[in-house]
Amino acid sequence: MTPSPTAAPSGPPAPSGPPGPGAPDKTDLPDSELLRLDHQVCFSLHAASRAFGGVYRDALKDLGLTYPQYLVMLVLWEDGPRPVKAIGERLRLDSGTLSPLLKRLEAAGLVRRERSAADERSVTVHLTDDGAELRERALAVPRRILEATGMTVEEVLALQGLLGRLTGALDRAAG
Amino acid sequence: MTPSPTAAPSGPPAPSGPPGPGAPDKTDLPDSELLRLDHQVCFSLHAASRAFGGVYRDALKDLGLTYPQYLVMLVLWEDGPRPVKAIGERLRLDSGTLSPLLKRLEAAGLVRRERSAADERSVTVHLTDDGAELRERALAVPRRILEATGMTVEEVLALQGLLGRLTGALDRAAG
DNA sequence: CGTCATTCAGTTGTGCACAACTAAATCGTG
DNA sequence: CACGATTTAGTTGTGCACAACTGAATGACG
Repeated sequence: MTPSPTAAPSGPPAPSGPPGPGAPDKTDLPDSELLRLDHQVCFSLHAASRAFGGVYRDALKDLGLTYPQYLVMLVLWEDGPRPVKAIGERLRLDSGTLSPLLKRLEAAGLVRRERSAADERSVTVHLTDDGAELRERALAVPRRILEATGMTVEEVLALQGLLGRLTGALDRAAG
Repeated sequence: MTPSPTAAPSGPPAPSGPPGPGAPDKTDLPDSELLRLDHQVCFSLHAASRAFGGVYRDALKDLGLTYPQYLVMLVLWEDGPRPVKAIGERLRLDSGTLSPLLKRLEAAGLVRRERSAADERSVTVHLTDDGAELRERALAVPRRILEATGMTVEEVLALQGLLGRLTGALDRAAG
């Protein structure tokens, strides 16, 4: 497939140590090495995310859902009717993404949107009967995903923890 | 910002052991538990990918590059002139994504596209002088990213390995 | 040589991500 | 009560991901 999937040359970068002092952390790699590493890492994450997307796409095709639509349905199945704002906070999505997505879910007959009487700015998203029933069919999806990862539940949980820490750090760094 | 950034409840899912025998692997969790777990995991990956995207967006703003454009430039900086097909294989991107992206890089004066004389179907992507010079400024990016992750180089390498295994398994499962 | 399958880049259409903005409703404070 | 700031959904515009398709060039085979 790929000409050099994990082309991590075992040869260490620059034999001549740069003027860095005796720092225990290896953050004093030469910039060019870091650039190469960056290539590997951001490619890895990008590729993993897209590979996951592909597997979900297959698994969700029967349900007629996309991956982000599935995320929204998971929130509604677990939490019940929620305002758009709450769904956005849960999934880190803003109205620019959610508004058209919810419109498509509504057009598919899975959800209903209602202006709140108490606060006319807010729109509460409800499941329709069809939307609620879809959960039964969705129950088969996670096992397919788990099998596709080739990981155990424990490994998945460990990965999830790692990703959680990472996301927290990145969010903190990016404001 | 977010109300539940790393909502990873330390309590394992089902304290009450389901009727599973002494299986070491926990793939016999009830479906509803797997659905909840799936919520956590796919959300985690999605969120991590987008958080990374945000940090790269900041770091690359100065260079006038998006994250996928940066990936393409990394390939060209490392490998030199490459046909579109080779770039796509390296990054797992098809022509539907690459063609407009490369057009934008060309409009920005960073690359040049030339029909191959030997095979008129193929288009070889070259760096312009500006594109080659941009590498100097890009050298500062990876360190910013590494700092944002709050991880050591070793941890990043471990994560990369984990993601690589995962992507391999997912690609195998999805064909 | 002629035909057909394959390869390669590009185009079209749908959907998501995100920035920047709009518009309406609500709230706080004077 | 009046007025300005904030909150909430929605819209617009740019860019990426991917499926499905087009069209030209190439290669294989009879």
